[in-house]
Amino acid sequence: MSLYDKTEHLYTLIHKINRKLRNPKFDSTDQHVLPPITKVQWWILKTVWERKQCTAGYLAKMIGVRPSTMSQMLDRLENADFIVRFTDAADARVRIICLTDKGQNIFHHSESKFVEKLAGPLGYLTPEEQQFLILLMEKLARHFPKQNND
Amino acid sequence: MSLYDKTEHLYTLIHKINRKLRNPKFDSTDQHVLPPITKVQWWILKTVWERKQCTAGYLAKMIGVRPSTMSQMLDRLENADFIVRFTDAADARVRIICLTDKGQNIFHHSESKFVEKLAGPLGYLTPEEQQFLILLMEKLARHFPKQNND
DNA sequence: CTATTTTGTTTAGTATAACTAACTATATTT
DNA sequence: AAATATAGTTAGTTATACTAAACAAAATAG
Repeated sequence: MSLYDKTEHLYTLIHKINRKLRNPKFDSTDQHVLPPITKVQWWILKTVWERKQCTAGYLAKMIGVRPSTMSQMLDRLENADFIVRFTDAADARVRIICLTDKGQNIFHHSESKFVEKLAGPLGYLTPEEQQFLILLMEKLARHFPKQNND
Repeated sequence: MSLYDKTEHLYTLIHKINRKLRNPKFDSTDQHVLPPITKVQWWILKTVWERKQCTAGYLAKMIGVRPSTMSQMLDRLENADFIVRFTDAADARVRIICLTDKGQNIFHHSESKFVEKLAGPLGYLTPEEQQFLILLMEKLARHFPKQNND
């Protein structure tokens, strides 16, 4: 199998696995009582949660979208009462994003919901295989041209 | 590191790598002359190409979307002259999808464009690591609850 | 053999995610 | 003080998803 074929095969595998991990919002087999958030929304909440607070621009860089996209994503999250925005005292251009109580709540509840989808299949690998898979994926991720400083 | 933490970490890695492989259409660093198609569109063309022809319903199952979603995706691809739809002679409800010459062309040209994004980073792994990564990803993919028969 | 149900696809309406381009407001530099 | 750069927002567009409702054709049931 040529390198190109290998690459294509792996590309296919990543694509397929990722689709299996997709938004529960768009997943009819998943009927939950919790207000549904999408994977990217969860990602934003996670990013804010990890730093307690951060700017809109930082979020855009971390998530890998344009500031305009982030602005509208934040509109939706603010509308849903998951985050609050306020102006930085030091620089009035900058908007500081924080989680509300509701936002923290939904984040923690959704987290398991998202990660669980992967937990089952991963359980079929031996601990050694799991460890090695993570190692290889880390190595792979490291070598992508980085646009966001992570 | 607990199993949950491992799972979450892997989830993060898959998420990030997948975002790096995203639609060139939404990627400002990628300026191409070729008419841009999205990853999912490429996936649809690929699926049709592999069987020469198939039904709309089959495509929906393979891609993992509702028939209504597929119908609209096919509208766009048909509008762009990448596919043609015609009615099955044996069962007038069924729509057969085929690639046009233009569709085959764009598929082949886009394929490398998509796969290339992965080729670079994958090149940093040794051939053994590449092989093992594919093996582990295959094993992982196998154990997802299958909704589409692939 | 008509009447009902199931199947395959489409249409309509909605929401999210992503983009570019143009704009506003504040900071920084010249 | 004027010009430029930075941080975010707004407006407009496209693609991807969904549900619900419709439609036509095929399959089944009484």
